[in-house]
Amino acid sequence: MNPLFLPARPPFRLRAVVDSHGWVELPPFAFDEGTETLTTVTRLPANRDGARVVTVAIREASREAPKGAQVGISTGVTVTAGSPLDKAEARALREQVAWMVGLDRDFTTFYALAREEPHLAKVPAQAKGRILRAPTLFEDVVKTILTTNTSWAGTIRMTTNLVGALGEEARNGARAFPTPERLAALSESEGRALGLGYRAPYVIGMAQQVASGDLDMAALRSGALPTPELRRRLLAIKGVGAYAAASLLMLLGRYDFVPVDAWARQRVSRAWYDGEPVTAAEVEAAFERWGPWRGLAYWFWDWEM
DNA sequence: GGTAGACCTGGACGC
DNA sequence: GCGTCCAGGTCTACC
Repeated sequence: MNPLFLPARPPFRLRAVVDSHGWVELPPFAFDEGTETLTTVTRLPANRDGARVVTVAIREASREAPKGAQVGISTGVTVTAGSPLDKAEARALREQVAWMVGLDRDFTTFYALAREEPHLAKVPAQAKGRILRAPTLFEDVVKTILTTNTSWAGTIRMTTNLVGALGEEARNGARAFPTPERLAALSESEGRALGLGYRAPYVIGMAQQVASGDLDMAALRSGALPTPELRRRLLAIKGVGAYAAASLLMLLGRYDFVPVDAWARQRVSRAWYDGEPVTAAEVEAAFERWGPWRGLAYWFWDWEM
């Protein structure tokens, strides 16, 4: 297919999205440092030939902006799929990529505040703020559960096992993240055999809820729910506690909570509590003044200053 | 509402 | 090489 160009709300840097957290290290995501190309494998909606799984390559690009635009050059991404797409597939892919890299995200208010804080002053110029998301919220929820109570190496191992064993293959042999239906069909012992440990029933149970329609991912993603209700629904998912819910809220563009994990406690302890152990409430309190931007202020805080 | 213990795995460490 | 301990969030039972 010819590359699609998708403009982003400025400022935009693909590299800032890729570096926003560790998601890019989890398959099916990959990033080629040489060509600065982000790739993943995704499933498109079914057409008359069925649902296709394609590899997608995403690169930063600039184009002349349309006449009448406020800026002469429009920055965004080009998107290339590994197979020719029909119109509906191309439209779906555009929507998926726009979601993944947050093309329409607006950080104007946050940037204005960040410029006044030395630990965040570089954030606007670096176009930080967007956080890389998977094509589906389902994939992000599973991956988030797999970050809990384990090392990062453990998260990579579990995700790699799931994709390798259960992911649908694209034409080039690359595998997508497993569908809710595929994970829902797994037995607990099969999940444990893939290294998920005690998380296996959480992941499988959540997949069964999504596959049956009991858990509506589209509703969570829609932006229609107020943050407290969204958080309540995330916490109702078994395996999702305070940390995981805050992480998922960040991915959903709600920054009211800090994802407090051991790393966060350590940083806050060193920065403001003289190395003494701190509670989750104390970590939250450290960023209280950032109001609805607490999560982003914590996420992009320069701890080395 | 707060707290203790269990959950599972890999890595570090001592022998 | 083997055994032990510990770290990492969440759930459940209990007070």
